[in-house]
Amino acid sequence: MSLGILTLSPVVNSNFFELILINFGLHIVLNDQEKLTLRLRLLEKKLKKKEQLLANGELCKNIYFVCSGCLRTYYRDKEGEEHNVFFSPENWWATDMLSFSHHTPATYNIEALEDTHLLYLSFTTLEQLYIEIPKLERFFRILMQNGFSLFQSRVTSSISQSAQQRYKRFQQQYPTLEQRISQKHIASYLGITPVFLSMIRNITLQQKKL
Amino acid sequence: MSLGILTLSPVVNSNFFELILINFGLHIVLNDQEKLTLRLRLLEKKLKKKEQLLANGELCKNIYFVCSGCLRTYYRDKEGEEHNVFFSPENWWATDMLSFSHHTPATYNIEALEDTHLLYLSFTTLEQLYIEIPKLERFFRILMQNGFSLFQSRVTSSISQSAQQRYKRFQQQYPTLEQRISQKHIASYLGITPVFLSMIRNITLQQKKL
DNA sequence: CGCGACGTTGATTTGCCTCAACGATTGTGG
DNA sequence: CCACAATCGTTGAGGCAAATCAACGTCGCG
Repeated sequence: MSLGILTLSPVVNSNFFELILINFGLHIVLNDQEKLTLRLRLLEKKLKKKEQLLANGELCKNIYFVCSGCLRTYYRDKEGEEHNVFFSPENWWATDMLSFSHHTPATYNIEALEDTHLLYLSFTTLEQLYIEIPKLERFFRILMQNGFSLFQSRVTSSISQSAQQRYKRFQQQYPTLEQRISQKHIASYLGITPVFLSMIRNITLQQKKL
Repeated sequence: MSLGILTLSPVVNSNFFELILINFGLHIVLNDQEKLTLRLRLLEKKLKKKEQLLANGELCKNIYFVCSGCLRTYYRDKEGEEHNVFFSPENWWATDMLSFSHHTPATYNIEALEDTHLLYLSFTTLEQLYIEIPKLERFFRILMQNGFSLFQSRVTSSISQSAQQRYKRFQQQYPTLEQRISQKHIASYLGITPVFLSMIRNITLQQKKL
């Protein structure tokens, strides 16, 4: 917008930039110079509900930080059925990690469940940033470590627990998400049908009445 | 053992050290000084078949690199059933990531499926090494990224595929592991009973005869 | 208002489990 | 080196968890 060379346009929305700084601040400390560098590299994107961010088969060139709203990352099988792999509400990151890091066609699709504001970095920008701000390696190492632990515990849950136990776990782990996301999508996330989730909910309700 | 300040004992077995250098070399380039630093910090451990490396409830203080042999990481549920979460053959890493990184009691157990040789680093040593050799942040970031992708695809598989499809996938992905590991443990990894795996194998055999 | 997507409920089917019995293999102590 | 026990993989009968199919009421949205 502004053409002055001393202004920092195009530059991301201040509130959203604050949000992502807080997120970085969870694992590393950035000085003002580094913050500025980041601010100049971050890109912004808005999605409306049901709008698609990534389609399988494409290259996933970016890694996205969700400032507001919510994304779902899902897999579409040969029969055309969709399976939600995870949800990314505010302050979470989303990408097709394999496509992003290995430059292979994406296996996943990403779509907005609500109107969503994103900040994002392209692969090449991020590689550049790793050089300019080595601390970012640390940040993403820890981010990946935590994601690793999260998916590992999902696997553990899926090989050792019943659907009812998995649902209970989901409720406890993401109480707010349960309110925002339709049962259909939660069922898909849990690996069961909406019909069966409805049954489970009915049963647990009756158990709590006693 | 040796008391000479110029000798490098205790120091790890050369062949094993070469192996782990190759592994680091997959993602980063180390100079001789850095290699030496690493060599002095790495510790060595041998396990006999069925020997336990980690019990749930303990703190997992180390991250292990498998030079030879094979480990299994498993979860024991309230009923006492064991569920294999993953296998670590040569050139793979193993730890209870959550316990290791957050200093919380381990949820997993780790045990040797074969006589196994390990190299390992403690948490504090690794944190020290991140400072001395910042490239290691990059290495472990990529390692975690790949682990993340691997577990994400396991979750995808478990919510979208039948046991038979998951078994086929396992065979294709780890053809050598299938030979080394008992069906009992593979079944546990797939989240099914040994009885049912046996059935699946029988069916697929008959299908291939046609 | 009227349509389509969603959640619920019931009847039936299917994938996978449990239990039990049996050979085959492994491992261990005499 | 053999004998025995223990573990493993296979097979069959029966049971349970979750899927499928279908019908119906409700809600959000054009």
